[in-house]
Amino acid sequence: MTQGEAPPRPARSRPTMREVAALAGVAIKTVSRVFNDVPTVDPAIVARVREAADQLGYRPNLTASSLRRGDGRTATIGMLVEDAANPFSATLTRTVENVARERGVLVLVGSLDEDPARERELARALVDRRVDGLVIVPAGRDQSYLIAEQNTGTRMVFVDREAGLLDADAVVSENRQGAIAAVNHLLKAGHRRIAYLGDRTAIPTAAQRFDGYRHALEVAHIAYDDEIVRHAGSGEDAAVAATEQVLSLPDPPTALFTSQNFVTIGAVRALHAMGLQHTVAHVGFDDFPLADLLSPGVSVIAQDVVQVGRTAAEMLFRRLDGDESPTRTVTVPTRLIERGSGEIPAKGPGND
Amino acid sequence: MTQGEAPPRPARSRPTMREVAALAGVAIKTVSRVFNDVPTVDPAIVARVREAADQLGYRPNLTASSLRRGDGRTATIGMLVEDAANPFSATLTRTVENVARERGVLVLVGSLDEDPARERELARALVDRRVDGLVIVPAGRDQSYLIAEQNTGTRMVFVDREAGLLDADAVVSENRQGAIAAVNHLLKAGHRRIAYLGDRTAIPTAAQRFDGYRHALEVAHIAYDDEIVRHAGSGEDAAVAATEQVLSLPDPPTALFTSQNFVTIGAVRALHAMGLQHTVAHVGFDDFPLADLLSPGVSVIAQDVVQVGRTAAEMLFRRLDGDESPTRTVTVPTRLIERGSGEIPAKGPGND
DNA sequence: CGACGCTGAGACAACGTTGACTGGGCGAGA
DNA sequence: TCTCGCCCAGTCAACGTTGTCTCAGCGTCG
Repeated sequence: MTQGEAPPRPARSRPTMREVAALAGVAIKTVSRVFNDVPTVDPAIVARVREAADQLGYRPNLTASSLRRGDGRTATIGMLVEDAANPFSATLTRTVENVARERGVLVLVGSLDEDPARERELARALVDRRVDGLVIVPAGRDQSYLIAEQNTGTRMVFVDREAGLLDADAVVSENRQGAIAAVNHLLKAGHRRIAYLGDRTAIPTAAQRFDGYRHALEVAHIAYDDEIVRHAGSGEDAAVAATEQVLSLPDPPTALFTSQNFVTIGAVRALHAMGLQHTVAHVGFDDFPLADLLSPGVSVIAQDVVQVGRTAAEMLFRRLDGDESPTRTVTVPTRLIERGSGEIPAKGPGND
Repeated sequence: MTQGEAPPRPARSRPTMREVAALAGVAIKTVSRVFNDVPTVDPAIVARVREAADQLGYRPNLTASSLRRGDGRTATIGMLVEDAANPFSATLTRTVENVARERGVLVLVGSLDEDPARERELARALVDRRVDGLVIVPAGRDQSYLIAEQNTGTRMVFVDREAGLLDADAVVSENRQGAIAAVNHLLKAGHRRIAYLGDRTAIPTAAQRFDGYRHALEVAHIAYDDEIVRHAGSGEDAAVAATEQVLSLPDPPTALFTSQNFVTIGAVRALHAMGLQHTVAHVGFDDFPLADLLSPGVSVIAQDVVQVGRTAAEMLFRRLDGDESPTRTVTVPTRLIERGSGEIPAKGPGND
């Protein structure tokens, strides 16, 4: 901890166009024109104004500008994700930021922690700041509270999950199909007893993935057994416990399908702790960093997060550019990545 | 891809206080008072105003409010990080968001990608939106361009690296000491030939960690050998290549110190690819998820990112609350986490 | 019973900017 | 040479809100 020097905080108030105008000897409006690159201003005056502005350290006030301006645009969008710190949300945020950046638009970020009340609260906070649009990974199942905002011109795109009770654009991953692909992959390796470990079914994506799991079993004529099905919630610890329980059953599964990032990691942890990582097959939904470096590598159904984020951002900006076509839900495909854990056969050579 | 229904976009403009006032039969100022919880308003009138507001779907316009208001606060702060998608930045963002949230403040996020030009550009974009304060992980070494903003009342705290040519608060990790601890740990396991793999020394934290490495060797009376020192840049691929080169030398190191997240992961990848992960000792700077699940687990010098972020946010808000004390740099301690890779002894039993 | 103070709501201007309009000066055409 | 029109800078008001001031009404106290 080092000490700094004097505290010279004049707290001088920020210069305005008025002061720049006075120093340059022109009208305020002329300064405005210069900063808006209006071409009909005499180059000599432009130079004089810019010099005055630099000298004063003038920076235009975008909030005042957007207030007066016809379109009322703030060049800011809002982004509500589950948790800014988790890799999925972080990648999504960065992707949206990239698209926004090309248009000089900044991104306000908020984390919802799967709390619908917080979703409403933060959405309102964003609306109160008059963001031009919203990108939302919804926590709740009812977004009707946004109808009024939609009607007054706030554009919005939902990501990962569709909006409930609201007609809005959405970009989602192929959850059901992805889950089916995961289970089929395990079936192909000879497994007949495949456990499902997932998030609470209150979360739409979890419900869809669970649905895919059941469907794939049904098609394969395998009876559903809720002994080996756990909806543990998204905590890693809960997933560890659920995995250990399921694997300790008298008739344990020979394969696991985990339907969410943290659940997958929890399951991997449990498998390693029990020394079963090379015995029990495992496919997870959602890729994660270093999955390939573990031993065995963890096979996953990977979502194309970048594609999801980019699509959502592009849809939003198309709306902001005046697109009035009917709302759409775009589904982004998932992809199976084989890394070893999902290819462990049902019975080891020489085993029962 | 499903089709939505009709496109009912009246694009009706948003209701204002004026309309609420008209509907409630009161003056605009009274509506203002109601929404600012001024206690001297008749409860009956409050009810009438709130009802009118709800009926119209009125939401206060914070940009107009902050324009007129005395303090000019926007209840928004700006956060500039290296890359919103990387775990360090993401955790930092989330932590700052948490502190801001308690005060009803929202966070604008921007990624700099280690580009000083982009830093200036984004900092200006934030200032133009009149954020109340800035939290910056600087990309460049010269922040003097912010002096004007500082003088006009924009508060700022630097994170991970101190500001250059600017007197400002900062929160940094114990980079040099951490590096020394890492090297000492390897020395204790008997290693005398310890490679350094790090980011470009243009990045201050990398320079400090490198400095710690050299210092620790010097104290141990080990000659510095730049054959086993690589400043690879932060790309994972570059780190893989550098690691492979160093380990392919005629006289290869018996231990690695990697001074940054991605470099560490690249080195792990290379060690695994060469089958040396149980032979060559390795300590990385900066923790990463799943480091404990690898085999061997990767020993690291962990930064307390949450502590760093929280401290920075709290310093910023203290400034915003009027703290005028001299600027400070707070150093947050790092911590060695032993997981196996750093404890591999210099010579395997029966070797050499 | 009158004056005074207090309570609570409204009128007005202003925050920093830009849209709409105005007006002066100059060149071109008659 | 005079007029018309154009070009460019300036004046004014307004965006949605709040700080300051005013004022009506009522209760209280002498």
